[in-house]
Amino acid sequence: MKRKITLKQIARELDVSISTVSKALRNSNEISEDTRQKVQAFAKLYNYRPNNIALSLKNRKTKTIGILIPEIVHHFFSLVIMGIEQVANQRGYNVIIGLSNESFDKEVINMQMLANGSIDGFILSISKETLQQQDYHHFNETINQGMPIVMFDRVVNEIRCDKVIVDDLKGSKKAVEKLISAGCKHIAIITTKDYVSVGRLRTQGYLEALDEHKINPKSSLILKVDDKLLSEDHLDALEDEIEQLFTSNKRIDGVFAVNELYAVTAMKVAFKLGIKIPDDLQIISFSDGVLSKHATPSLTTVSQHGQKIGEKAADLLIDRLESDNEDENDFDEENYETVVIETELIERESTK
Amino acid sequence: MKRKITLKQIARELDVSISTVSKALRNSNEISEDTRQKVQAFAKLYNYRPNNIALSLKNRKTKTIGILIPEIVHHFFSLVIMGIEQVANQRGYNVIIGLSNESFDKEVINMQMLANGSIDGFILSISKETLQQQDYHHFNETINQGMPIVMFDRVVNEIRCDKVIVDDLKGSKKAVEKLISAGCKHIAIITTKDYVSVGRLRTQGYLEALDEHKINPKSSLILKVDDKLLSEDHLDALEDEIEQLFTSNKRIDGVFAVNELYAVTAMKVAFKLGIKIPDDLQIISFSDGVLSKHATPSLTTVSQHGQKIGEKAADLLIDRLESDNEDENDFDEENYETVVIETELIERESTK
DNA sequence: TATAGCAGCGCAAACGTTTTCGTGTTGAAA
DNA sequence: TTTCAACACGAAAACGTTTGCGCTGCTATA
Repeated sequence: MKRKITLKQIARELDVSISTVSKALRNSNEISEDTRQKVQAFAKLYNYRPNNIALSLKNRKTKTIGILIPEIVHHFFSLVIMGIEQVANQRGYNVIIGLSNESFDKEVINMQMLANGSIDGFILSISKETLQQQDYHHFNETINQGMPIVMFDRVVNEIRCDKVIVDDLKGSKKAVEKLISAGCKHIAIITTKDYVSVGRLRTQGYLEALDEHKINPKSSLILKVDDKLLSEDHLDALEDEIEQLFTSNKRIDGVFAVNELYAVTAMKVAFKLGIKIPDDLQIISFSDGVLSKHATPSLTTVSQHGQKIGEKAADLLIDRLESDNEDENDFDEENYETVVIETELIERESTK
Repeated sequence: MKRKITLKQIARELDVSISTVSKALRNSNEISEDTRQKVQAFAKLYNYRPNNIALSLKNRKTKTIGILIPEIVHHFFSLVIMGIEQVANQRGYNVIIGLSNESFDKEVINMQMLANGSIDGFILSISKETLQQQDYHHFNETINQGMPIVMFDRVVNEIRCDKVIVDDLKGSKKAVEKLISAGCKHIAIITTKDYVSVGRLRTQGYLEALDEHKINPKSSLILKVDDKLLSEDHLDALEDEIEQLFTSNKRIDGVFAVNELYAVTAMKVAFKLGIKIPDDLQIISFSDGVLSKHATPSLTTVSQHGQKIGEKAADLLIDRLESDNEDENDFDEENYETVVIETELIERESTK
């Protein structure tokens, strides 16, 4: 139960000053070869490691990145974390995680907890509640205190920070175009209500793709599911809505779902109704996750490259952190970047 | 771009000493009502918050928990994190995350990085490589430095720390018994090679269940898949092995898979072979994840209650952290706990 | 021999807190 | 008028580092 050893203790044991020990360990040439070796040997013996907290206090930087996301039990977000962690670790940073659970209050509390010295900067994705309330004061306050933020996926333009996003519109377009080129004539979309920004953008991509191929959108083919049905407890209601969509539009031969859950549920309903995939009906989903890959038949999806998003976000943040150090003078430029990570269509068995 | 305000700045502005400001903010009655209000008003105006790092240094505790897990893109582990985070937050702690990627070296490095003052204690699950090498010195060193550890799921008994585990054996038994009572006579198991401890335990549960029902285990019904096939890239090989199992043992009417991936792959193969689930073949999987719930048909599973595991682990760790403070004298007792979280059989469509 | 130069080391400040222990002022009691 | 407590506040140490600068001896040069 011996505490970690400190410079002070080494100094006392070796009967030198604290500064001598510190310099000896850092190989300063102010210190004689003799003392240096003695100190280093002793330090190694007792497995000395500098205390991170003390270093953080002295350097006014923690070498720690705060991640703030709506939920963690989610394939996409965990991929992003993995990407962040990888880059961060490699560049000498740790990551500390806060979950908002899609709640505005928890998001604010979490930011305040972390912004008081615990971290050097944030990487975050905005909670749904915050998006609905459109109250972004906590982001602005944090930025005004000199703490950089990088937002990903769910972003708002008015915040002055770097952003990493997915081209929802283009990705959706790609998906729908794939359905069209695979011969689908009556393509339905299963999407969310419009206040969810990614849902809106993906719907827009669907519409644009149809438009560019001179296909008239039919409102009966657009199913806007209430967001609440995403919570796993309302699967039955979701199934019912989709079943109704299918039975009242018998000619549907293609479905674009804005997320995996909608897609596999649609497959389930199709299976129940005896609709063959991909022969009678082709399906593409946004978000490439574990469900798509292992569904039967496996799902063609639009991959968002979550890990790449995380890596890019971490690089952006750390770049800014480390450049801020060198010269504080580029703050008038305020050249914030918005990086778009290209989506990729991954073709599997649910399309022809 | 104004820095965060400090006690010193408030003191200077208000022309009082730093200690006065500190006391005023903490409502010390050493300070006159007058000054107190003045200071508090000023602090509120400038949105003063004490610097966490300085507090950590002073108090020699960070109010931060380190989580060290093999991977994060994994339903079970993210559930555990969620549980930890919830309890931690509620009890005033933050969580910092390290990923070992199943690598011994990364595990060691990560521990060293975090153990140097950044955190008060660890919650971890051991990487596969570490389990294979059976080299646990880094855990022991950390514990010897006075930093408590709580292990979950993948644990080793010889380490002196609290543990939270799942009763793999009993859970597996429950699953196989369910198959037996549902009328299965020829039950196969798809499991891992024995060096993976949970695989071994689950296999053992399978054997015990058979034994207790006077069923002779047949080695041809025990498929021990090489662990490498779990990586998503070797799905084909996995499918082949399972297909061979099915075709060379036509009488199989029940399958117990030790993880979701094996289970859904088995379902996929069954579907291909025209085997009806659950009529011709019933399947139960260990680990209740997102795949099981949304597969068609949905899978009956043994749930490990990952979130509960996380919650319990966090409570154990924080309890120890906060009791260590009060009296340092219970270290001779060394009463480490091993909590078993009961599994639960979740019945869905893959069984009768 | 006097002095400059240099090697080798220690002092002290700083990062931002909290807290113990003074210290000076006031008012009232003796 | 003296004494003493209560009150209000400040000084300083401590947590563990790093680092600029000053100080001490010694050696080498003039």
